[in-house]
Amino acid sequence: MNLPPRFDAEAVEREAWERWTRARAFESEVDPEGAPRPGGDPDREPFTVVIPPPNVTGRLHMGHALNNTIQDVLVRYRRMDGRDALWVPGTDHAGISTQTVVRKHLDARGVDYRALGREAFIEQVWAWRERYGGVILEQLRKLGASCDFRRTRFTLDEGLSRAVRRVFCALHDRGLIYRGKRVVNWCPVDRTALSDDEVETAPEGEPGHLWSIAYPLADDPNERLVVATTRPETLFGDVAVAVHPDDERYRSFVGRRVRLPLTDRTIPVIADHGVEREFGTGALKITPAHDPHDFEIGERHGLTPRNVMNEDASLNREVPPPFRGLDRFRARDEAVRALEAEGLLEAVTPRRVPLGRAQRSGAPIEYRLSDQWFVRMRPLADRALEASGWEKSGGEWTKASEGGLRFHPARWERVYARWLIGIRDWTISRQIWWGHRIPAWHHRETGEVRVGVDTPPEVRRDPEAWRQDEDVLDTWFSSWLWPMSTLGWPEETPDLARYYPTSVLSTDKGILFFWVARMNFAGLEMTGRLPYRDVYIHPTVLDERGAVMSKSKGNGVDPLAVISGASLDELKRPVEEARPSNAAELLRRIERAFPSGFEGVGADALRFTLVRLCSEGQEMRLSLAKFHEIGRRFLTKFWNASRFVFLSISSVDADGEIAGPSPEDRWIRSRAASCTRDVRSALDGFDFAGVGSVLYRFVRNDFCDWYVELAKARMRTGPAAARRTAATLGSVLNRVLHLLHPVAPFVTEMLYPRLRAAMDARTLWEEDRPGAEVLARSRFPAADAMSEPELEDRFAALRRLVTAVRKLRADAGLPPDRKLPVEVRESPELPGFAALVEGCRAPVAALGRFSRLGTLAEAPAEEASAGAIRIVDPGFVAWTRLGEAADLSAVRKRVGAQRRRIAKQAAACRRRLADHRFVERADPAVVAAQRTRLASFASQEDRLTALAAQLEARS
RNA sequence: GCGCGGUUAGCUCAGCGGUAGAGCACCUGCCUUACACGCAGGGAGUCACAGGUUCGAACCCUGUACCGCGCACCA
Repeated sequence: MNLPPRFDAEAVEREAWERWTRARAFESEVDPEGAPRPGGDPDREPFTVVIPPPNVTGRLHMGHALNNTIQDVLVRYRRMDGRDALWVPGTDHAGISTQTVVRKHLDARGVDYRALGREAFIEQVWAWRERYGGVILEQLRKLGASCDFRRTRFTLDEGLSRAVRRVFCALHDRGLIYRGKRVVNWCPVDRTALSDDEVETAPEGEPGHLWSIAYPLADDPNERLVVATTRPETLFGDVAVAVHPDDERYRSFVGRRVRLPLTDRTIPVIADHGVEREFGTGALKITPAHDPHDFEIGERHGLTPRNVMNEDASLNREVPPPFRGLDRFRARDEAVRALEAEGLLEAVTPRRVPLGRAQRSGAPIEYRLSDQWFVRMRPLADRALEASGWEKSGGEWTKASEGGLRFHPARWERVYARWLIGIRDWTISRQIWWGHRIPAWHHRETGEVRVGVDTPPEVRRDPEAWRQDEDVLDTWFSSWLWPMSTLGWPEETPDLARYYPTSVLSTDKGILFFWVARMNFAGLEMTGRLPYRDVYIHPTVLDERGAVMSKSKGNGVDPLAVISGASLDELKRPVEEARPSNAAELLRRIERAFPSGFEGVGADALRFTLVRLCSEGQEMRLSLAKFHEIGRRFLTKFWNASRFVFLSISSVDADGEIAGPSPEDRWIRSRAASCTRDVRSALDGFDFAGVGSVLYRFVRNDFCDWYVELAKARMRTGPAAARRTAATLGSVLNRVLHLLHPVAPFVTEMLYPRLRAAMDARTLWEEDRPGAEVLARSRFPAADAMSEPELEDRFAALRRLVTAVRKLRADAGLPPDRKLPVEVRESPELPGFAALVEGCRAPVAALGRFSRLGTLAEAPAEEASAGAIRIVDPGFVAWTRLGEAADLSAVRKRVGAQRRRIAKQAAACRRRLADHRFVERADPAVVAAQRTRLASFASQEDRLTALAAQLEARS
């Protein structure tokens, strides 16, 4: 039953999945139909997580890897901790981006999707989904995601589509969805409206100009009103010029008309408070169809908007012939040229202008007046704020009570609340084809509108008279139902009854508003409950230089390459495809760092690395190298330690006597108990980096460096002691397998049955033999009371003793294998230390290479005589003899440094204790602690002084 | 403009009122029968800056600088 010397991640992963699949390990206790699974326990409290559904055409990137690792850690932990864990997987139809992908694919084949027509195009998209739609879910499996794959959902599934229609109608009936002609953000590339959240504006603006254009007065061409604009091409849509009512400069113009340049129209000059006197010339051209602010002013003055653009932002037939059909930027140039020719261009000022761009296409947004559907957000947001314990008084929202939603880290709540407080209506209609078609029908004659989950009766009676709305809904209009709809809502399914509301939502801060806030709205509005209790916001993954990873920069680290490895060419591919400006440099770096490619580290190492780096900051810097440094190193170490445990177990007698626990057995068990407690509290507190570091320290610094090393010697001290040692090794490894499993599920699952069998074969189990067939469903260790802090303190001192002797040997220039005699006497501060030393004398002597290890009640008589060197420590004094060959100069130097350090600390203590203000005001416990420290420093000082003198004397 | 993070060892970060820490990198010595993807040891920091609160500040408060993120935005 010995393990191969090398850890083969791929084989381990394959085996673990076989075991999980056979055991149906990730199926919830209760089936979707409501019946308990075989051997299932419906009394377990549910723990539900819904996956943030990735884009159906997407592939796994590092952000997914991180987020899904975190969810898996949580789900596996709770599943092992006695909860009925259900993790629901699925994908999102991602309207615009999926449509774009397929459209480009058709373009490449020379097919115009519009010519294809709506139905044929949608068929193409479905076909695409059939081919590529499962990729990301398969990739999640590679990660180890313990989803209940039976419940995999897609936002366009029939049930989920029905949920969308149901919500649309419900909100419409409640007056929370309305249709209206509004100025919306328009993407001329995708030819659709977008919500405010889908528009990005560079904080510093983008390079542009401010043009000052003269509008001659209609009644007196010699008088001119000069307006300022950054978008001259929109002047064709002008319906007025507005000035501030109190602006003395323009008072005489109000009520008159100006001639609109380049056209034969005249437009009125109006007065409106919405004009900023200081900006530009103080006269504002009003283009209601192409600017939201102008639209408001136009409404106030009863002006009729003029739409002058086509869907692709070229100028339409409303403009004079020379400009018709021109793209907006061409039109801008042409308009400026024409204005200049007419002598109407007063000034051009280069200027950074705020420019919105469509998040997906990157194209500059155009404002466009159009009929759209909106969700009235204010009532929904108010309700969500109240559900979080916020209260409104005097127009101000303040946090008043706990509320039903907890953010981790907590600071995100305020960001969330701020957005809710300033919320605006949500544009939900999209002029694309791929998505949920709006369940509204318009009467061809009367313009009446009917909505319905199913086709309304009137429409069925007279289908010719009605047409269904052409638009589809924003993708988020289905995603916001995800926690409900995946569980069957609006049907009263057993799943919905049992698993909703869900427990935790883990996601990226980037979709806090898009998704999290809206899910809360939908949950509260439709079920009266928040869809989850905890929201965890994970850090954003950055590259090693702190830039956000993105396809277009080619700086992403591919999780699958991390798991399975990649050749040099494969590593270079993303950069070559993205062709960023620093491509050459990036390629050089890759070549330098991984000349022969990257060796895969396996999913466990990937996960461990991500967990280890997942701290409360909002960023996580990553590079390929980190996965070697952190994950692979640790997992290799763990693998080898496991090998040692298996070797040890198989080397002992199958039965026979077993010795009682030695001090180091009790110590490592105590440490294991402390580690268990710490891992649990870190997991409970969403402190993933903490989970990683607690496990790392225990496995490496306690188990490998000390217990295993001591065990080596102890294995040779007779069959009964060997059996005891093997039993402890196996038992502690078993504990580690459990604690580590949520983070590194594959290797732990693979080792689990082997350890059980090995221990069984040698009859070494005690009360902790695990019964479950798979580790994934075994019991997570309890934070039991086995920890012995005083023993841990004494053991820490023992470690310092061994280290001190090693240092001394190195300082003195003695060979590492030179054995030294050591005598030790405990200090009053650390009672029981001598007993501990005696209790594990042989293995400690072997570990530290001591020729003997004695304990003394008093200082040795010969201490004053030549040859003995003291080791000074707060917990003990020890002596050794270095022999003739020793070079004492380095020893002297170190003793000098130690003296200075102790003296400094002692002085600080004395200063503090001499200050009556400290003694009077500080916590008495702190004062007492200072006194104790001072006593310890003082005695160490004395001993070090004596030692220094003694070393001097010997030179 | 408003808000939120960050600034601690060469690098990546932890620590968040009472002895400045880890990993990597670096230096020295070791192929010691789990592991050289290793072991043992070592050096390395005015905790961004300036004030304040406190007996005591890396930690709390105020301000400044720089980096990052978000929201809003005057045509």
